[in-house]
Amino acid sequence: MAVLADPTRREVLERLRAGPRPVNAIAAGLPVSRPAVSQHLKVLKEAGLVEERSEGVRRIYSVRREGLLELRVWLDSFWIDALDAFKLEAEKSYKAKKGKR
Amino acid sequence: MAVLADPTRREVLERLRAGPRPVNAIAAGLPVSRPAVSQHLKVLKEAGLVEERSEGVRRIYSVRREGLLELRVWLDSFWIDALDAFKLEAEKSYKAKKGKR
DNA sequence: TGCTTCCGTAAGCCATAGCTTACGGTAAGC
DNA sequence: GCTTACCGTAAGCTATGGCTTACGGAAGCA
Repeated sequence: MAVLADPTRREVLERLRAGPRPVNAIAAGLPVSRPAVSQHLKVLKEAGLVEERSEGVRRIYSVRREGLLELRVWLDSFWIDALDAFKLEAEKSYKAKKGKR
Repeated sequence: MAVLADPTRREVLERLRAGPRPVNAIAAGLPVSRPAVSQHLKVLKEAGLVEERSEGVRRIYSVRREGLLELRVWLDSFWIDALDAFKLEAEKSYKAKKGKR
């Protein structure tokens, strides 16, 4: 969750969505230096959102589908709980008002 | 998005899901001080995830349904884009392989 | 064997987030 | 009016995250 908090990191992810890319290509155009991107990639990799493959001297990074899905599931449960709780609460207060009348 | 990054803030939100509560009740049991909770509530309020109502000397906070939904929509679009892009990429590489044969 | 490109990592800097303590303001009860 | 329970805000500290520069290792190419 904290992984998605940083805008630069989200931007890196965005660029990766268009397909696998070497670090160079990802960093090009970004307002931060290449090492910074490397560091972000490391975090993303540890979070399981990205995977790395060597191709000669290059490291090709790509989005990791399973990681995305896991995150999706996590977020969804967070959600459903939240909305359900809200619904319950709403009903409760409704009944309370109703009872008062 | 950054709003959900902090664990304490998520915890505050969790407690609020069970229904509206005064600051005191929210802070009770949390490992941080009451003013810290106040500060988190301020952030949550500015993010539109929570709303505040005065009741005598107490401030009752509750989850704001619309805020939750907005966040939901935002997250969903992030998602759909991500998975779609992944799918496209997968198909592309598949066709590439197929073409090579 | 050099030279060059690509990249990860270490070291250090700096801004910011989150926390605490301290204070002040407001409502309720006496 | 005085006190007491709530709570927000200001000030200050500290840890941490993100960045940069600098370095070094690995692979291709002359």
